[in-house]
Amino acid sequence: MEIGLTENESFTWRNFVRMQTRLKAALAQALQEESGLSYPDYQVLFLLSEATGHALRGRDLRVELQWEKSRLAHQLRRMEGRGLLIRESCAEDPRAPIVKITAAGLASVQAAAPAHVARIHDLVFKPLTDGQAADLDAIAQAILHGLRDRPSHRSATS
Amino acid sequence: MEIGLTENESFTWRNFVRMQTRLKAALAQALQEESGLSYPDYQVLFLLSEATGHALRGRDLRVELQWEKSRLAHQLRRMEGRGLLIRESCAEDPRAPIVKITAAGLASVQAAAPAHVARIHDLVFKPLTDGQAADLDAIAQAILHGLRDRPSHRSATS
DNA sequence: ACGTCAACGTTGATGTGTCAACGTTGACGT
DNA sequence: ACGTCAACGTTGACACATCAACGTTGACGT
Repeated sequence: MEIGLTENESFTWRNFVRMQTRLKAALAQALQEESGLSYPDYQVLFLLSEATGHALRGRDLRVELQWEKSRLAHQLRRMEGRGLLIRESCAEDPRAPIVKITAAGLASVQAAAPAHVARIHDLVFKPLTDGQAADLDAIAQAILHGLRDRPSHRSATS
Repeated sequence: MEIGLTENESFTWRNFVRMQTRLKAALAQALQEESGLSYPDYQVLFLLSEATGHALRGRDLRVELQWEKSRLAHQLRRMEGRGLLIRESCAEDPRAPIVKITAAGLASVQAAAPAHVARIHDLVFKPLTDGQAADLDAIAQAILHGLRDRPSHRSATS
């Protein structure tokens, strides 16, 4: 724990953090302006739109998104209020309401998706050479590997 | 705008997003547990601790952090309530109170800094080769360059 | 002096994210 | 039947972040 950062590392870290912050902000802003969806809205609606029957259990959404229970509950409550989806209690398992995308929600995500994907291309991959894209993949995997075994959120396992 | 992502790019994007999410969460959690500071707390206290006189104008903090006015105001209000800093109105410019770190705030950030920096080393640079660290720097700069001219937040220029 | 404008910062409303605490229900052992 | 337990999801409190609207004050031209 007594090792600090070299000057180069410190500089790289600064750039890295700033890049993440700006990129996230740029993507979220464009999404919001074009379609009125936040990034979390988009993630939820995208999964629902891909699902068979345009519906999923909360549990499946949590697994895909790696979100906490309460985080999903809050997000779904707000989205239901805006008419993007509905939660209908399911007869076979009363404690697991089915989350279903509405026509409005489906229209929103389908309208937003092409431009969103195009922006990822323009802002992330276009500025990089093919080699750098491969480097980025390797770097992301290496750091992820170093983070293995760390829970993404507080473990509730007593 | 009609260009999508290749299969490889899609995979890389997924890893990249997941890595950012997990890394940020890991750093924030450790900071919180060890010192009771959030990441925004740490950023503010670090800048104040480095400043001459252990004090800065709000404006200088905003430039360094690239934060919005209101974001900084809310953050400072909460931190002042916890005794980490004080805002004292300055005689020479009544509309620009001076933000000053307290002894408690200074102690907190000085206690937190070594472990925080060590974690950045362990989680980011240790899993990478020297070449990859250089790649990461180049990638971050390339993407940042592609984001130039985009305001980090809504421009208030009427 | 006076009006206008830009910059300082503040506030309230709302969305996002985390934690702790809770209620419901199905599975399982007794 | 009856506890216990784990998993489902919900709620309330609070921190974080953004936007719109607002007051204050200094600079500048008239």
